[in-house]
Amino acid sequence: MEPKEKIIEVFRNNGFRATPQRIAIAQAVINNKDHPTAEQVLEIVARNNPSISLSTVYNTLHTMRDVNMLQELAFANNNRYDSNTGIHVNLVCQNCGEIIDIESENVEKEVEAISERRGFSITGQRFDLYGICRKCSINTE
Amino acid sequence: MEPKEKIIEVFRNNGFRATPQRIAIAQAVINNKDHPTAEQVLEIVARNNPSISLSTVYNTLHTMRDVNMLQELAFANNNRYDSNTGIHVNLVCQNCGEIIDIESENVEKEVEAISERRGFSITGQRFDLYGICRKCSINTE
DNA sequence: GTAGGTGCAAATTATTTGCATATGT
DNA sequence: ACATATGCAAATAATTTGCACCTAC
Repeated sequence: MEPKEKIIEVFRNNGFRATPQRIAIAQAVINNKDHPTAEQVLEIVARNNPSISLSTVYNTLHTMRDVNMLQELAFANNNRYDSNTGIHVNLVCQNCGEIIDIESENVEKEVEAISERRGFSITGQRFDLYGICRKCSINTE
Repeated sequence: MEPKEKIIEVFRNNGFRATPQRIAIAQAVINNKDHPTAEQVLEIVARNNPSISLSTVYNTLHTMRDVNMLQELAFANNNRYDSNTGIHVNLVCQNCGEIIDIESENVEKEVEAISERRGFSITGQRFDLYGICRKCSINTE
């Protein structure tokens, strides 16, 4: 669980008001490792805050993206939001839909090397592997 | 330039007719390293084939994706199509919009290692680095 | 008190779909 | 010949926008 106080601080430090809606949305995304869609974030938040609107969810997710509190991952049908903003690999299972985050030092090193070699200054990244996860390939056997 | 005959062969080998529209669309994407959108593919193709429709462009791009002739890259506003289906890194410049493909043996090796370690059988991948390319950072100085 | 935020409804836009016509094999 | 593909127009759905009201600071 991400402390509420920390979230409030980040919004304020970036010049944004810490409204109850923003706090609830931020907590929902940060404490959810499932890379939810905007609609799913609304569902989660609506449990305790039924009057919240999808507009506000989008507004807040975009604000959070802009201040690097999360990463927006465009997929064919919708966007998903990932509070892991560091360099990592997403294993996207095409059977069960699950997305697992993997840390990889080797990828980090190589990203750095590419950046230097190409004079490319990095502001963000996205590494996806698509396929079938172990669980699903066992269940399919 | 990709030989027309090769393209015809790939369509036929996969059980699809080699129509003039498909051939034109395939040539347009394969000979264009700019990761074009469907609309841009239509523009290119329409020069010599003005009656072609956007539906056919989408149909063909999806067919090509399904037989692994290209990769569909979802972005926030639209999809882009990349005829490089191997493991590679896209350098996406957020200033000029250019996308440059980078080959990296280290990334390939690490992908293989992750796959084995996690029992994840890979069907596709997408590695993006977002930032400012060398050209743009020089021009901005 | 007031700039900034929220929530509703309407607008936008990329992509998909249905179907009559045309064509590759 | 006939299954398959094309091209048009209409439908879909995620996201964005405009705006009157509200609220964090």
